[in-house]
Amino acid sequence: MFSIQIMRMSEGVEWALHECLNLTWLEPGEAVTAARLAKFYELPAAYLNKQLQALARAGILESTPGPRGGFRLARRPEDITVMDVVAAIEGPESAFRCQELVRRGPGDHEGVDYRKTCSISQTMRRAELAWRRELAAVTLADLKETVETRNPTVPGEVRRGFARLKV
Amino acid sequence: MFSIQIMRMSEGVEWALHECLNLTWLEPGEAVTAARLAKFYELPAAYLNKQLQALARAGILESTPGPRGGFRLARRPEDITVMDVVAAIEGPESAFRCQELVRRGPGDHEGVDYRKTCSISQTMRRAELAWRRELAAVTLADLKETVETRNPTVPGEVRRGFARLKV
DNA sequence: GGCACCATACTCGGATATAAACTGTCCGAGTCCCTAGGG
DNA sequence: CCCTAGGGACTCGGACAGTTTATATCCGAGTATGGTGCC
Repeated sequence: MFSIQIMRMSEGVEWALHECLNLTWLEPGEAVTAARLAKFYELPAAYLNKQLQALARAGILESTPGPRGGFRLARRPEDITVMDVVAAIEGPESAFRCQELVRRGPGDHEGVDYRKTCSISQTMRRAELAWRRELAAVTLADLKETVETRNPTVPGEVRRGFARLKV
Repeated sequence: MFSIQIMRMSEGVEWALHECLNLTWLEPGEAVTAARLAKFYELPAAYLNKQLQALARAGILESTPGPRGGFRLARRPEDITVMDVVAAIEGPESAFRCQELVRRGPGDHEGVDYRKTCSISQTMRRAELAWRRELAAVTLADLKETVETRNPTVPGEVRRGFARLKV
């Protein structure tokens, strides 16, 4: 009743970030199937698979079909930013898309691109740029190091967790 | 096919911002009906009314029923930030809502609030804070002044536009 | 014993249903204005 | 001529459908593997 509508980010973003972070703790070349990744957090496997495919198309993950196949990081953790992952899932477009409302109002609008000149559009774009900059400043390697510092047992738990899971 | 899903802001936000900005150019105490505000940009009147009500609930607009009624700004333009308007339409919650995925993974999670401690959640929250800070730094008065400087004829056009419209 | 071939089981990949949210619309409650009647 | 009461019209406000988007699922195409038969 009070909040008419809420802008929200797909929950798939959180899934993707956690799974990518988990993949940083595997041995180089080792792959994990979508089924195991899903089981790790009790997520719906088929739907998580969809997100993983989006990450693969974006060049963040590599996929191998067949037995002993699965997903692994396509680049070093230092070269994958949080922004990369978010953009892969949420799409490259910005949250605010100027409809050029001003053009539909009175006055002369000959050859003016209000997506660039409209001061409201500029404000929204500047804010979104600040958001992107923050996310682009953090890499998977940063997250990895932070977690390892706070709780050194996590890497081992994750590796053993994947190995132990029965699919 | 390529972009699975896109985080997008409601178009109502753009409507609300433009209409609020237009209201800054009215004489103090003067009110404009939802029908006229809609006609100004050729928007669906009943749906715009919905957004205006949200702005009224948030204390940004004041509404007067009956003849000669309508909407007007409830505060001075200097005291209304772009963030206020966005929050009124999109809701006060953040776009990224931590589901505490980690809690569903292996390990001990006794009495830990991962919405605060999870490094991924922290990163997303920090980015969203930067976004909010940018939007909170711009007021309707700032937008008003920018537009008037670039195009001094706009205020008069808006006033005359509202007066001329036949509903 | 070594090698090549084949059947098999396992994996990803995209096409397909279901649920939720946004968008759009309608009609009723409340309020102000204008008019008409009376003092 | 002024005041007052009533009717009417106009406005917002919240409740009600239609359409797009996100969520969840299933089955088929492709590949490495392991076994088997042949040389």
